Amino acid sequence: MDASLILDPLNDAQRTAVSAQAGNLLILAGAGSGKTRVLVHRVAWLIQVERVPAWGVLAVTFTNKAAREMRRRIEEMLGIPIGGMWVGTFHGLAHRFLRAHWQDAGLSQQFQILDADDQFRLVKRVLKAMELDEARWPPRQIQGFINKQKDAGLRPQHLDTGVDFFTEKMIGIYREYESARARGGLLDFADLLLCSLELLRTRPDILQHYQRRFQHILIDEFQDTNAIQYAWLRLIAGQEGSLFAVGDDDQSIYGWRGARVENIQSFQQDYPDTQVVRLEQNYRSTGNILTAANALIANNPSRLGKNLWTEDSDGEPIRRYAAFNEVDEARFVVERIRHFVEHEGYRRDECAILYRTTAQSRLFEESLLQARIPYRVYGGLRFFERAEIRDALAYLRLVGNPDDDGAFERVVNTPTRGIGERTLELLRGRARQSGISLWQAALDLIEAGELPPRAGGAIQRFVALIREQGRSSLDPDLAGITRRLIEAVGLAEFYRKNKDGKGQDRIENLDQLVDTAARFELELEDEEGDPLGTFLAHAALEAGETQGEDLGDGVQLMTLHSAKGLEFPLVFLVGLEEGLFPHSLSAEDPVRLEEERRLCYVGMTRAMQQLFVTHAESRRLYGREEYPSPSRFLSEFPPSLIEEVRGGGIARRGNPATGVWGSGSVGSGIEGFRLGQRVRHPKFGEGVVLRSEGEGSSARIQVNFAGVGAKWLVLTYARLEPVSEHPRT
DNA sequence: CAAATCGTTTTTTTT
DNA sequence: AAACGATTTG
Repeated sequence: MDASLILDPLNDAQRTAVSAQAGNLLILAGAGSGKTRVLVHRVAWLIQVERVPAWGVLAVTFTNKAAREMRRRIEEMLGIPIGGMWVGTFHGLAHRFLRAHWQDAGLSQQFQILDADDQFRLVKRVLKAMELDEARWPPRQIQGFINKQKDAGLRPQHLDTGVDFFTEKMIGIYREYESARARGGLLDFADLLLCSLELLRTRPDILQHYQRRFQHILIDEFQDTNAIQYAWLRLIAGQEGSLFAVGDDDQSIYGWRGARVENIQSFQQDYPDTQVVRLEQNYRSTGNILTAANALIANNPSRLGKNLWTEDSDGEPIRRYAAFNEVDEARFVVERIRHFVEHEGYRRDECAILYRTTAQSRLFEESLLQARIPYRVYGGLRFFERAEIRDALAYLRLVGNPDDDGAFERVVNTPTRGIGERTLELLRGRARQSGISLWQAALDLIEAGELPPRAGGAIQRFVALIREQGRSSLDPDLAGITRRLIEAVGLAEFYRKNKDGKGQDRIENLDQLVDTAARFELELEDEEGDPLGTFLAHAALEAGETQGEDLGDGVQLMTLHSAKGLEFPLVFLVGLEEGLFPHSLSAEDPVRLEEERRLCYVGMTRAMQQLFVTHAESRRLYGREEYPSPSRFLSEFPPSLIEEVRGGGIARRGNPATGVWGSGSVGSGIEGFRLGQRVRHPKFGEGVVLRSEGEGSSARIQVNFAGVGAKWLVLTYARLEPVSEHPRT
């Protein structure tokens, strides 16, 4: 076929990678160096030039978004549907694999997936059953422990119990969790991968089939793979298959959930014949942005080393704004965005606000709302994670599999139908002692007449209700089932009456669930298997977009993590403060600190034309007023590339202490100090004016001094001098 | 048994 | 500050 069409748009390094002969390749691809493009072109090359059949290609990504994007671009390039090619996320593909081999893997045919929240609840139930105190055995921590083991490929029986009492107990809980999970016919996220791996390990025949089939395996974001994922890849590749791994150690930001950057080094050791290609030319950002990002990341000792460069001009300096508090920060950002949109011809969706933690989005949303600028928030609560949706899904799960205890507990009494804690305790007791599900326990107890009449009646009605729905669940009309279920079970009624102001929203979401089911049905048409189960798996694996795309042109708000892989002409990187970014939970540990720095690097390299970085001198955090110092990352940028911005419209700043919009200068007749202004005190050194109160001789101002913290000073006594601006270290 | 209140805890990122 | 859980009240 036409090789030139595939190779011409590429630079030398990209071309080398795309047209390499079969064999193992490691592409170290810097931010904005055309990583996805290389992957897509490689696939096209394999198919059109090397004549590899589509079903011989396996392409794995990490997120659903990336998978969709890759599939779309491959299809666009090839001009035909993707056919038998496997393109998807690790979890998605593993799920597909297990559905096909459920028998071999010893799973129930309608096994369901436990998402993070389900898993958390299950851990809690296990703890309760074991009569352990949650204060002493925090469920979050247990969940973390379990996932860590699983991500490393370790089942309870692989663990050494003899270490200490604590570990022994943890392993005990892990064991209980596993049996409860298996009893319910459930797999958690890690199980999807682990079970696939175990199946491939124990069944050479199956392994061989896949090894023969997938001669070419491409991996995106290789630095994010964990131990099992890497093992899985190696296994499928076997001796014959070619691995094409694309990654960037500087963008490894998922260490906390088991990702192992070391896999990049391991790869080179495990496959000594590996050809390494570096993509260092950046097509995204200006010179200044790249220089700053390079300088920042150079502070990480453990990296493979790489320097991005561009043919682009230096561009604008990086602009840094020191807000005096978080409200001012939001105001500044929104003001700038408005300016760019109104006067410089930017579209709103070309502007992105990136932050470290989800909670930070709220202030920006409020500011945008006030300014009547449309926006779109990514992350946060996703569609399938909403309470009402989870309720409805739990019903669906229960209908498909009454032994699903998690679903049972969630909905037996939602909406309330007179089944309270006491009754549930009876059920749990029976379930525990007979080793059966809550559903079975309910049936037993009814049969034995061992329930108090009132509770017994309620349980009986509940059982009948679920059975009733179960009867209709065989037909493939997903949307119909869902709609009927929501009505029959009383959820619709429940939320309609529910008067917390969100009832209407919830009803709308439930309606939307029906729509989603209908659309899913259409996509499903050609596939076999039970539609309900597939739908539920879909809900767990793809929690769905946070907001519909229908909002069109809006400012984009997201966490740094979800910004990976995206780019924006205008980027506002906000909240660059010690404690927030780097986050206080990571600041102590050098390894995690490096990851925070990479996160910052990721954020910076999202910017194409202009980058703004902001921090606040004071911030309300966890209900307290904090006075964080500027992030150490700020001082790692080359000072010559930074331009300090004095907030436009200082005169209109609100005084957060009084809520009054004032002139912003303090004390009448006294040399005015602006909020946010830098001042020097003979004893405390340099600081920043945070707020003021009072007038004349009683006027006080609060100043945040580096090292000393925030102090209230009486203006007439404190010998404060204004300091001319210069960037702090 | 359900609803309301009170006190407590928890604050990162997500397939 | 908000969300959660335990406790008390109806």
